[in-house]
Amino acid sequence: MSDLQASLIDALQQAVAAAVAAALGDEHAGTDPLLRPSKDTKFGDFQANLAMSLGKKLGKPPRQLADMIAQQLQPGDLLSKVEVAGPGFINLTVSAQALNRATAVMLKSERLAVPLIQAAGTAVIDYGSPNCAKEMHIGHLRSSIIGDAISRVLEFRGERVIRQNHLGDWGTQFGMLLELLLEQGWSSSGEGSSIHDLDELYRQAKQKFDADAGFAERARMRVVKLQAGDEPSLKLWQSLINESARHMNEVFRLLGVRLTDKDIRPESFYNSRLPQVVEALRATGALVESEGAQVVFPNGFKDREGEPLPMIVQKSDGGFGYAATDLAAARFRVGELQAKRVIYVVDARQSDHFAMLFTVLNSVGWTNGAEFEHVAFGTILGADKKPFKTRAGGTVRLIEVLEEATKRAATVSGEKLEGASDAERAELSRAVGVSAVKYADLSSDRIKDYVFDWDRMLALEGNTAPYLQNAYVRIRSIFRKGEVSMEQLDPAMINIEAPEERMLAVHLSLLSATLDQVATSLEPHRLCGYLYELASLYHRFYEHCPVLKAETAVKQSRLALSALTGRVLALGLELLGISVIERM
RNA sequence: GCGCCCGUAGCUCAGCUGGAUAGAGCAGUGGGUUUCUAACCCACCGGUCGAAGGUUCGAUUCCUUCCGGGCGUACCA
Repeated sequence: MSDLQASLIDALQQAVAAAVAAALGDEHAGTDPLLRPSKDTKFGDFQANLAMSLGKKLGKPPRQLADMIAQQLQPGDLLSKVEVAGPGFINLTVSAQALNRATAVMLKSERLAVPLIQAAGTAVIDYGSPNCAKEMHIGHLRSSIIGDAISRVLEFRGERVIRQNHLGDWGTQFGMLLELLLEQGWSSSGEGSSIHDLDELYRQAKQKFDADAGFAERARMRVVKLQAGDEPSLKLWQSLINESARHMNEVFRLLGVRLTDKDIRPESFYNSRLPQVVEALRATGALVESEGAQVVFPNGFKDREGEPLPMIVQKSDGGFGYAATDLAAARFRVGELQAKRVIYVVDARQSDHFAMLFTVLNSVGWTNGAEFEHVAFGTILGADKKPFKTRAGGTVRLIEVLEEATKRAATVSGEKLEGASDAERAELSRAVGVSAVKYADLSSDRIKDYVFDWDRMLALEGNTAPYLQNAYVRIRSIFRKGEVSMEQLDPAMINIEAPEERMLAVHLSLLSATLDQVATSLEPHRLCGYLYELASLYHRFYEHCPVLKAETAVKQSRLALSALTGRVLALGLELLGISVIERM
């Protein structure tokens, strides 16, 4: 008999495996049953599609194999109906008692029956990672929230997650900025200048860098000085970093992104390791000199002329490029941090860079058995389908976006919140507005570009944050009205009868499998899709199945189902970094 | 030129790693509230899945070629 703690899907997997073993022999028991939720209720709740693939392997008609397996899956405790259809689909209808049981197990479980993965390893996730001395802008949104969602999901499943904010506090841009500031007579007493000022200074520096070759040269030399530990350069640099970090923390707090000071492992951290990395790389024989620079030629990369494309480790002026830093960071992560999985949440435009980096790491044997993954994402576009800019053509400040979101959310909500204080209303507007922005980003396939569109984000229908939040709010409202606590429900009372209850319960059982998918694909939008479907099924249930007005036994069952739905919604939103709210 | 990514309903997007009749929202049409939040639900309308081949019992999904768009392509990150 199957473990009572096992999820519904596990129980079905085991049942099919046992049936396969009985029908075809133990050697086939391990075959993936290819269990899928059915698209249409007329095909039952789930379907096992293994007969077709097995048919090919064994050289037998799939339909016949399906019949043989189905023979062993007679209706009983777990299944109420088993049918073979089409080329060899085995359609499974779960029995009422099994569905009740599975739902009760979830309700009883603190983790909603999501198992902790065995042999959990360490995952290092590199995300957020803004450049210092620049105000955070729309370009920093995606890495921050996608990385955060992935971190939360992996963490919940029991992986050890080490967040790394690979802060861009080192490099050419600092040469420009420091050189300009020092020329203007700044010193470390330039403290107190806001991030806004720095942004403006950065613009000036960049302009001068592009226009004035002498300045550009001095800026490059300034980088070399900084990297060599020149005192005045370092002091001024530190004051810039402090202001940047203060600003960054503020934005992350507003965004609900869980990156704090302890996660900062800036590029400068690796500075002292760079010479060693170059030496170690030289020792492997991979490092060669080309046009005055120290480079590696990874296999399979070509430049415009069809010549081998190098990864530049040390520039011809002696400075280190970001490839050197990335190599050092990779070694640190698999070495000292003991990562089994190293995940980079970075814009898709850097795909080539990461492909080269991973190729080099593999070819010189530096991966230490870890898996390296680039979680690439597309660009946020404006209405003109060009990268999102202000009307004046400037970068869109992240703070500005969050403020606008809050303002817009305030105008669509409000009148239902009797008795709410202004502070509560403000907080709610922020929760709804910011969530809408985040969810719009997380809910579409990350590799694609998308157009930033307020109306779509704050829409109350469709796959949006407010729609999901509303489903939760409706559930909370029932419990408030009914004066019942979501925690004090008897799982034994669950008795699923109505079709709307059934569909809801079946979908609830897919939570664990959904999180598996997110963890392997590193695609948060799959969780969004699951939650949207869940919210939609709950709304349907809500329309057709009165809860508080039902007679006692039915009421208890529906309360339990509502509570479970509420908890799954809350968990899902939490894992996405979306605010869960009680009223709206 | 080469490499990577994208192309699904008028619009915005899903499609569970190859499964049954390709699904949602918006827009359009028509319904639903003395009932737990109508920020909701129900119905209708809407598709040669960019094109053509191929592999397969089965292709939106995998392979090839082409078309269209985006990005990248040696000292910025």
